Amino acid sequence: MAPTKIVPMFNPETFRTACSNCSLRELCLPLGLTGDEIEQLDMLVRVRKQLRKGEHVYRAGNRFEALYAVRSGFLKTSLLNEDGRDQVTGFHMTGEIMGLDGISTEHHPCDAVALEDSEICVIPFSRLEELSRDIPSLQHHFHKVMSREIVRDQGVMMLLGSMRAEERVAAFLLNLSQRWTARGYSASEFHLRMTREEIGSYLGLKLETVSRVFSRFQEDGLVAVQQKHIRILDLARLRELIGQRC
Amino acid sequence: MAPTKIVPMFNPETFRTACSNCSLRELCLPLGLTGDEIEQLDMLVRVRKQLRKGEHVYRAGNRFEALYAVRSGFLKTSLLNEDGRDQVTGFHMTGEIMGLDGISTEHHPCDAVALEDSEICVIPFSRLEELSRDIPSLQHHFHKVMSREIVRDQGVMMLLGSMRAEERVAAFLLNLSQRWTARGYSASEFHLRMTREEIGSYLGLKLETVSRVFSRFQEDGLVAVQQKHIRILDLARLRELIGQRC
DNA sequence: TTCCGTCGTTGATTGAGATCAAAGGCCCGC
DNA sequence: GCGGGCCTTTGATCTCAATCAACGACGGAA
Repeated sequence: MAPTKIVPMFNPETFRTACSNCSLRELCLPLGLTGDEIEQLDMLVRVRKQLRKGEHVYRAGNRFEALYAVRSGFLKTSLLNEDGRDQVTGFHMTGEIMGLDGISTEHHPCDAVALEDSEICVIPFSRLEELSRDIPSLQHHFHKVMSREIVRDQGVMMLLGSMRAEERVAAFLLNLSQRWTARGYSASEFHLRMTREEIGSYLGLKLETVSRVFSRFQEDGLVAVQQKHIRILDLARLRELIGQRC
Repeated sequence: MAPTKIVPMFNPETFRTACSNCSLRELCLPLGLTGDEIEQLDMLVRVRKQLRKGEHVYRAGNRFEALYAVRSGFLKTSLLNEDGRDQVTGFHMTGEIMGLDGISTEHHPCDAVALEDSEICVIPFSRLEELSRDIPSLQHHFHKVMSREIVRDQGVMMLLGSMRAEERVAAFLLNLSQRWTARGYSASEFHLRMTREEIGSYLGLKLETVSRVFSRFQEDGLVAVQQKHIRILDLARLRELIGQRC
């Protein structure tokens, strides 16, 4: 699993990479490409970066140059508004693409920070555009990735606009569970990489409320919470919780 | 920075379905294209549809085939969730592109309805993808359009996640004002095409709350409200309202 | 190990917005 | 012009989550 280093003089955390050898093919950008096409992608996605917990991938205001695919680890993106408070806009795990929101203004509107030691692939955007002109399936898949991001954001809008605290937390846990499942991990047991405050920010709740809802869920036998460790005990009832509004 | 430009386009007698003759060039998909390239777009965007108030452009579940550019009028998109309540996800005016959220699943996740008599241009999506392979500037502009949608949604997430009722309504009014301005209309006086309930749904508030906030703004001399007719009296103070939390 | 800072939990109280309720206004079709 | 339905406003009350506050737990540094 040890990647080979290149040009350490430039950035010691930079490694060589190859989509064709990457186990995320089915999750990430290469989805649906032929072996031949993936090799072309390889030439584009050359740089991989390792990030320590707390390190930034990019900061709000940085010039947009590239997209970033999460290879391992866990990150958040957050938007800082005028009055100093920041809103977490997303949590990102293996195989997900970050930075799409920077295309429109050519500057990143938000911060992206690693919540644990992580590894990301750098995808120079103008080269991705070039390549996707030659590979229709890449082009189409990229459009789907962007569209999926829009759908995801709309789901959050719905959550924030019309759900009560318990429903929001339930939806959040189910979403994480489903994403871990898609990556071959347990659907019912995982570590939260983020603090209660970050969950709250994402869900439009205060950290105390998140904590209280966790406690209530625990009392009701829906989950077992121990700090950042979560075990979902009753997936069905959690699902009901978001289905049946009043 | 839009100087007065768009005035003649609303002449009801102009009916050419051609981007090259369309006064929305600067607002819509053709932005940044050469005359030659726009002519190629013309061949793609052939169909224009007129919609009566209340008619659907598409419905949730419909197969995704095309994007839709608003040529005139005003529309909303709304997401229906399992328990029957719908969340307005956006309001759409002249020059804006609808349907981007359908690309990912190849089905429209939401409904799109005209809130007044409207006219839309049908943009067959697979042909747009083809054409954007040949015209890099179209490709890039399209990516910007999608990205802008993501940024817009994140703005709404921030609004829903961290603003109080008055701030939300203020942000909403300022947003409309700014969008009308960009289209050459008055920044301070306009008709709301949607009901209080639709505003509330979009802002995560109940219709009564929206109404109360309008009344309070009126008392405070910020706006003059008369049913659906809005006049912004103090833009600066409205702006302050969203800047300074608490 | 101990100390300290961050993170999480829990309780008491407050407050913004939801809910319930009623009445008035506007628009559209007849 | 009239009637009915929808939209809007306003008041009274309730409720859920925010706020304020204190303490406890964990993890990293010395």
